[in-house]
Amino acid sequence: MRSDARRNYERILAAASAEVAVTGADASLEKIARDAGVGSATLHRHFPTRQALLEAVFHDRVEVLCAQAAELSLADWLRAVAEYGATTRGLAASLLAPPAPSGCETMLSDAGGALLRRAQQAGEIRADVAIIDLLTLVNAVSLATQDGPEAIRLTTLALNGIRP
Amino acid sequence: MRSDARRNYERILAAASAEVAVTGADASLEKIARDAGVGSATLHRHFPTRQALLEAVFHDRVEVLCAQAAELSLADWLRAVAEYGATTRGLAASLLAPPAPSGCETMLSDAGGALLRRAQQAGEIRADVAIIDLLTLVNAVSLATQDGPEAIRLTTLALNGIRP
DNA sequence: CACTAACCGGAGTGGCACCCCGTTTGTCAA
DNA sequence: TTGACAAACGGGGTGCCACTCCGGTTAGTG
Repeated sequence: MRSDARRNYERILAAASAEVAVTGADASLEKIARDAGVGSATLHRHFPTRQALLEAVFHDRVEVLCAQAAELSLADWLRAVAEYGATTRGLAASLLAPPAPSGCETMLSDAGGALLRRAQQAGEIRADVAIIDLLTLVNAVSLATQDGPEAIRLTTLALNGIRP
Repeated sequence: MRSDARRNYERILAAASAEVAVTGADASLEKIARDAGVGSATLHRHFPTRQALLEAVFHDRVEVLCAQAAELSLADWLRAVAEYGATTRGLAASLLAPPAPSGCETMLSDAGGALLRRAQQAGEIRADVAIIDLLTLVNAVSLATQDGPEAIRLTTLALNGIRP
């Protein structure tokens, strides 16, 4: 990778982070390119799809989230995912959109999968749920409660059920 | 309302129903107008916002759903809502987007609210949930599982909780 | 039948995603 | 240091979109 290419890549990523934080997952790619000081063609060359750009934007933070799986209970970790998803514009939407074969979704599945397996072996969690079910549920809640303080409450509700 | 205005209104609604069923909540309004044989200005005059058009498209079906609240248990009714939301392109997205003051959301709240109150008085449901929580949850699941067969399973999971 | 308010729709504006291709630039070997 | 070439760039083009303006048309009324 040539030095100017790497420089532009970083600039685009920085501009995208800022813009996505304000506008969400459907931010204008043109504006991101403009803010980054590159032509729109350059943006499209580095990130062939909008999804690819979003994955890059969220990658680091998702990694942190995955690392926390080692220190939290399953329920607490899911709540952490919900909170981050709800407060980070565009993340939930980008996670739900496509089953990207090797992206943030996979990282979360791996981290949460281990956590879930342990909890199931300890008999704390029913055996008929998969990690993908829980992540889908949590992301759905994050998406629905975007910017609201309800994400954690609703996640907890979904994990506990509606019976007394 | 003049007769030609009413006629165009109906045509637009029909075209919109067809298009939204295929494309989803972000269908092209231009194409809808074209299919309906009217100018785009006419569409915008009758439906000032995209949301207004979607509300009109889904209104009848949501009414049916509300009527079913009289014959079903709360859980079954929520599953019906989930199923309809997941199989009807664009509905879940349009219900979650804005807290429209007097639209489909309100109809569902009213119908479900009565159902919930009864269930809570019977002690079947915890007292600290509101109907809006449950609808948000169900719509979130519908949105996340768009076109998938998982909507009902995940809804049931969320209602029952994750413990054995 | 004439008149007017309601209604219509084509054309215009500004924005967007995405791509083509002539031009520039980094790199490396001579 | 210099030359050559692949790699990367970006302006400009295309086609689509939402939304609005305004001159022309039509339905209904007396």
